[in-house]
Amino acid sequence: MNRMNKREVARILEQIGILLAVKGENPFKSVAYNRAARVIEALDGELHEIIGRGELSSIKGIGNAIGGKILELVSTGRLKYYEDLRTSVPAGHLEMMRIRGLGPKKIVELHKRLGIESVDDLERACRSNLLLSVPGFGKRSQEKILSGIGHWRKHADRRLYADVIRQADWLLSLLEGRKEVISLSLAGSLRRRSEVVKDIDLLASSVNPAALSSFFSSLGVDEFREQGETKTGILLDSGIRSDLRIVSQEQFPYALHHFTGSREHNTAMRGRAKRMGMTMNEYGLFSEAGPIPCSSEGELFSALGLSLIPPELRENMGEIEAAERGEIPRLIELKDIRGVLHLHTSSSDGSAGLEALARAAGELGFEYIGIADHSRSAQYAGGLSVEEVRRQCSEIDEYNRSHPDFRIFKGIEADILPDGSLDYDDETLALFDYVIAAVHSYFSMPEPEMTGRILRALAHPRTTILAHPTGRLLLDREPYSADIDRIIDCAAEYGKILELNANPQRLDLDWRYCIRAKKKGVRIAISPDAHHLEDLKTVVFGINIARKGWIESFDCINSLSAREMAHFLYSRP
DNA sequence: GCCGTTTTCGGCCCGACTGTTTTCAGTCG
Repeated sequence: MNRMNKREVARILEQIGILLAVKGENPFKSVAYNRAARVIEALDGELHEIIGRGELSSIKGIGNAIGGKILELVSTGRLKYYEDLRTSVPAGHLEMMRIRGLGPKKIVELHKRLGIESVDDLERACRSNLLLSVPGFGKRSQEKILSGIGHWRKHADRRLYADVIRQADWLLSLLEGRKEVISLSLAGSLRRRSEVVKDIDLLASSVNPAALSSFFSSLGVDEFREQGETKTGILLDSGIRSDLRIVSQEQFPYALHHFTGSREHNTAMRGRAKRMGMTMNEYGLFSEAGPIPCSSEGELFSALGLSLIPPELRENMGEIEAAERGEIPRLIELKDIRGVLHLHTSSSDGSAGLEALARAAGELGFEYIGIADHSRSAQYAGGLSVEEVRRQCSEIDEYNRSHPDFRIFKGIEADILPDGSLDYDDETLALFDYVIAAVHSYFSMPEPEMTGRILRALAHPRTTILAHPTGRLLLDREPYSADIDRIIDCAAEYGKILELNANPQRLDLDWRYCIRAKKKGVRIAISPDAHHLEDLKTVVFGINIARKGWIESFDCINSLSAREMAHFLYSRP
């Protein structure tokens, strides 16, 4: 049976949420569907098993109505309510929602008055000055919508963390030098280290907000400039938006927490404050007796009976409950990393040789590296023949003999063939200290086959690590359809390692799955998947995601010393 | 549509900014 999985169910619930918003329904109803989508996606275990145990309606955020729809989806693969909803809303209205400044109300009004059903309709109407005849719209809003369409066409509204953080650091460096700045911080999803972000949120306290705001405003291009008393928004040349909030020094800790988010985390925190007889907003925490002074985020959490929650964890994924119990993990840090295992050399598709990689890794403070070039069936990437494998192994042995202070481990990134076998025979695989198994072909296999394929490779006695477990490319390619929970379970059963590929476009294993892997006792390997010397530094992006995934140093094999790593690898079958 | 330490009905975070208005609605985060 083609059983619908959590991700598919979540996506439909999310779509329903957007459709309801476009229809102008009760906004809380729309929010309820979005929330339910999040809850389902983050669920531990198989959806059909949870249903089987009759536990669906006991999940917080799933009531009778949504629960019934999930049942219909899982048992029939379809949902009449959703299909009806889709036909009742012009397809173009969903697209129009992504244009800045346009929301459900305006879209409905434009549809009613001018029959606008798509972005193209809207653009034509603006160019013919038709919007001026609609109440509530004027010349200025027509211009803004046109710019918004242009911007939407030119830039995706989401970007990779790695691309945006550079620009954020540049902005911060410019602001830091201003004498009117007292405190300054990154906020928003960048501060939470999200893998994909929309804009750059900055927060400052200042002795002269007006001067600071003007300076910041001058850094953007002319259109899209917004300048109020506490908030200034600009559009950078690169098409990235940045908002600077300016508050007083006393307000800074509250504002920092507020603008760091996430929205879900903030909502839960406000709910908690309310239950404790307090209210909170970006300017303070208040009891009936008056404002509660806090000079740092730590004191703010403390006033709510919580230990400090690192920004990375603020996703309302159990961090508030953990902080209440004093059980916030000591998250992994870059300095915990003693070595990395997934590097390519010029023998396959990398650009550097053994010596250069080892030297660069040593300069970053690593004690060891592991070479894992592509295997023979990866011909597009210069995969190594058995002969080349033997030659490389000798080279590495030779290197290790002459460099007692640094260690290179012998590995391979072995392709998982469509039937789940690895593409060297056991004798060849036995030459390596470890094997990273990877899917690089036949991405579009149906889920049962793909899951079986990966499980078989994972169960292979020679497999040590599963590379980039979902195969996603952020903003580009969807994960291949495979049952990640079964893969995590299988890794737990056989004591296998899941890779957290640190390439900024992969960041795979996703942090949400890191949380689940950790719960099952599965360890992860943060790997730069380096093809060039500079790629070694991408480890920091992997650390970010590991931290978001609640990973501590002992959950990550890269915290092993060279000696411990040798022991770990050699004690395997 | 969901939920319950004031609750089974009536809230659901709440403040800033913009544009079109003459006191506010819509959007955003």
